[in-house]
Amino acid sequence: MRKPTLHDVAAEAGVSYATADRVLNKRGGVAKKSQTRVEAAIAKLGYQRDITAANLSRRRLYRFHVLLPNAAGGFFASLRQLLSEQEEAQRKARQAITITPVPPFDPTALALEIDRAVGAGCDGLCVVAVNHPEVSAALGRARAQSIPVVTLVADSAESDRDCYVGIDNRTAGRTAADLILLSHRSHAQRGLILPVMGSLQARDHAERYAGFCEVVADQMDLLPPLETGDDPTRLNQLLTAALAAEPGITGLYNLGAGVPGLIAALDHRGNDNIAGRPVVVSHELCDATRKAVADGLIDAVIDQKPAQELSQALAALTALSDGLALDPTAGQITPAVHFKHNMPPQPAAGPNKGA
Amino acid sequence: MRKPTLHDVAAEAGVSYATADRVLNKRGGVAKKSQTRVEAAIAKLGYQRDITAANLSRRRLYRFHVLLPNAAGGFFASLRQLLSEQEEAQRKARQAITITPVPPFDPTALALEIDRAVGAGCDGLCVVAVNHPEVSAALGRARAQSIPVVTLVADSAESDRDCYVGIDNRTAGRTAADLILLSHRSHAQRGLILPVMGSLQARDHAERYAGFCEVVADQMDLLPPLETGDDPTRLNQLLTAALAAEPGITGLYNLGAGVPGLIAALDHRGNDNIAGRPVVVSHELCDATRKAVADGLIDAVIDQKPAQELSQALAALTALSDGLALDPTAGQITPAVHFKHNMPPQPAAGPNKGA
DNA sequence: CACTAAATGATATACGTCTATCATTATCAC
DNA sequence: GTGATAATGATAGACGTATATCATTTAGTG
Repeated sequence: MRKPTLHDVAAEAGVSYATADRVLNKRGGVAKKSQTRVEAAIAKLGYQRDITAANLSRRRLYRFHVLLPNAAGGFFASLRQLLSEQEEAQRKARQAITITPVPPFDPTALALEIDRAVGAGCDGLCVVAVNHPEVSAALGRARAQSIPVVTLVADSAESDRDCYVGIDNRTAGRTAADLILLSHRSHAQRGLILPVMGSLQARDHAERYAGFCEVVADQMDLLPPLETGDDPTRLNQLLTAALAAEPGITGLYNLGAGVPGLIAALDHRGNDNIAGRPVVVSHELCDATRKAVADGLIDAVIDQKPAQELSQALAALTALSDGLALDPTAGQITPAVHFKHNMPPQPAAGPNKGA
Repeated sequence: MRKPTLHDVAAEAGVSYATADRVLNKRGGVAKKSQTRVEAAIAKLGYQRDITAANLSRRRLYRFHVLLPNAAGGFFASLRQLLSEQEEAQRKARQAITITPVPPFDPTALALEIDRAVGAGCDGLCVVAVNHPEVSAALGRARAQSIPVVTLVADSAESDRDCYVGIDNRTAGRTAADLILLSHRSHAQRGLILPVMGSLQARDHAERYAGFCEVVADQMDLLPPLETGDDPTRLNQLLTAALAAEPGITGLYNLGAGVPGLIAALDHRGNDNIAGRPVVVSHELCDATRKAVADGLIDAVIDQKPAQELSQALAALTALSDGLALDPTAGQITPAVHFKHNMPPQPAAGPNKGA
């Protein structure tokens, strides 16, 4: 028995195709009685509209807007790069992606661009969230027009979006903690750990930090975190000072960006005995972290796999536009953990500097 | 300017739609000259067949056969479970999946089922490979009929299949090695490591083992591997004996199945000081490994994310059936690394015992 | 040139849905 | 019962492709 069509549904309900269609597409002007009969027929036959046929008929084009921080270089530059590489695949999937650069950490600018995208006509929004009432309000306006919203990398309040695609940052922080615990397994004395972060204001940093502390707190001594504003120079200065002030540091968790500054500070110390230097765990796989791992300056890198995030975000938007229910695992990304000897080959495409 | 259609191609080439269609679908009976003109038009316009329209017209149904080892319980049981859970999604994607249980490690049986699937009519094969000439031959027969072949979890020779979906086992072994190195970072004495495996015959085990040794070899002492045949009882016996014979063991890499036996052997020793017991790294996230990690008997688990593997395998088969070029990262799965504090929530579905 | 075979064109139908139009029927108030 | 309104049915054309049929043109052979 083949899949039931809308014609089958109409027949089963004892109404005409036109009426079945009116019900299915909520065009109104249908008597309660007919409505119920059609719905019953749909349920009975397990009818599911053939979306490809519908898309063909409608000449559907998914117009998605992706708003990405326009930071030069670093993680988001590579995201933009990846996104433009996927263009071909998108065309095939009837997707027209508009990439809009947005100043980072600027709620007003982000809200403005969201409104602009909505105004320009758009079937889905993908946004790196900044937690702020203005942004929430703008996302609310988009969703009020039933435009699906997906947050990428950094989440917003659950009520602001349909789906978050990215890693669970709290768990990522806990992973970092586990790695550091593992490295301290046979330590004689209690570990002394220094967290290095961009800003406690940034939600992803705050969550990583929280997850990290949860695990480490009662087993090791934690120094207050360095807040670097993700600026390599600042990071270098602060870290150099901290390492000098606290020669007993046994572990370092860099949960933000500015890796080059981290490396400068670590490198600067020279290579005394490796066993003596602190274990270093950092985030994001990029040229800087790859090299640092190869050189033995960083021990482990937690990567959120941006390419996978992007394709999942677009898939989620498509599903949402089609009115499908997302399965609960839709946006979950399990981060990868990389060490010196399991580095994946450098992707062919353009390099992605910094972090 | 909208996407060009085959009508546009025909017009551009100055031939009728019928001729353009004859070229596109290789129906033959076309003069060389027309052929070239159509091909030129396709290239010039960048024409790409709308697969959804084609599928609609053809009433296409992707009939995929998935041959899975029928081992009771363990990894493959959970794979079968996952696959049947995905049924709904498959129907939507016009996929009809036939799951065929196959005796594990039995080349003749596997080859037979491959031939049977091909005979029954099939648009794609997904196979957990067993390296053997009989299997290669059967896969060759399938591919000779241009049936796409995807190997899952365990690869075959590159020439036997179109795509391998799974983790890179050599790299997974290297990851395990890195984890053990990390845990030995501040060890005073040189580590003494015991690998535990199912069989050196199994290609995935052999590869993990090889990758592991590559990294560990010159930094630690390696005991000869325990070959357990993936039998928990045997594993328990062998491991108990080995631990008794070599009290100096500092690390353990379990790269095969039979986790319950591993746990029995470790548990049996009682909890002397944790810092003193060997670090344990194992594969596959399942009830047994979850519990062992929670109890502190296993330190790290490398998981190959079977759910993701399955959906990628089916996606690859679909793409291959459509005659699309696979992008090189199509089948690559980055394994997840789990510790005590970053365990993902237990999935809702039925439990998955053993490993 | 005639005759055959090969190549091409023209056209129709189908896939399952969407959208629109127009005619018909049922329903209600008065 | 009349007229207005709401609900329904019937139907046609479109989306881009696949497939088949049949008529027509072109090329090749002797």
